[in-house]
Amino acid sequence: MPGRQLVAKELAEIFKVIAHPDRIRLIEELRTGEKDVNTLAEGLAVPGARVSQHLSLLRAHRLVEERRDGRHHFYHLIQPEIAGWIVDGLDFVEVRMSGPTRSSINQARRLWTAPAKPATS
Amino acid sequence: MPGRQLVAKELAEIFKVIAHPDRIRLIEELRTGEKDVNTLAEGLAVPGARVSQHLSLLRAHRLVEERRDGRHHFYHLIQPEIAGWIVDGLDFVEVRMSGPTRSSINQARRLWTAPAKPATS
DNA sequence: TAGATATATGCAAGAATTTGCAGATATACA
DNA sequence: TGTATATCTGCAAATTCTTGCATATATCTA
Repeated sequence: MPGRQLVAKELAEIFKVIAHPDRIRLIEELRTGEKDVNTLAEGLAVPGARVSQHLSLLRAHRLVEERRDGRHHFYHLIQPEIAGWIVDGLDFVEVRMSGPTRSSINQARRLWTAPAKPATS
Repeated sequence: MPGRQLVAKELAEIFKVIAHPDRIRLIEELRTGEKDVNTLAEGLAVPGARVSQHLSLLRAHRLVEERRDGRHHFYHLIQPEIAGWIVDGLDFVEVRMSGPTRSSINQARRLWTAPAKPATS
């Protein structure tokens, strides 16, 4: 297979792994550091089993890594910069959205870009 | 639906649209300017009908726009910066690849990043 | 050891994608 | 008008994803 086709395939793979609302929110949750499965599940209001499955997919593709401490499994981004890169994709979402949604987008952009952990809006 | 969830959903949507090897190559082909369907199909060695379908998806999501001239349909990126953003994603592919593939990646990165149209490798 | 807590995994049903192929359109040209 | 070219659309089969639910595993605590 020609090189470019191969590379396009790998890239598509990564895009597919990220292309799920839960997984995107997971990655953004992990933006500022490690969290355990339960905390993530509560934060996203998604059943723990599902979070676990998403994490295992992300792990299989080496986007996150696990650290176990007792019965808690803490996950963290291997390359934290990925969170910012994903948020950058909003530039290509915004153009086709209505006003109200747009403001949500900018809010999310700020939240997912802030350095630490300001007010939760 | 809470704002962040909505935004994550929109982002996931865009990722899904991009997450296909053919579509990624199409976008990179259009990086330097408009091309017609037939040219694209030849360049990618993919049946024209399929290219047409991919383009119609990209069009539906407002990533490309069409210009007709006689029986030719020329497509171009609405936001050409998207091509570079996609290539940036290679940073998160590279880490998990073997040496040989890695060199293909860097080759593709250079090709898909070059300003004009140098030697085709 | 028994019971509770935290995660992971397997499976089946349903939904969405991908792909090839067969038409349908529209334009150009003889 | 008839034919070739360029592109699009519709359909069905194969494949892949998503999701809920049940169950397995590991750890902690009484």
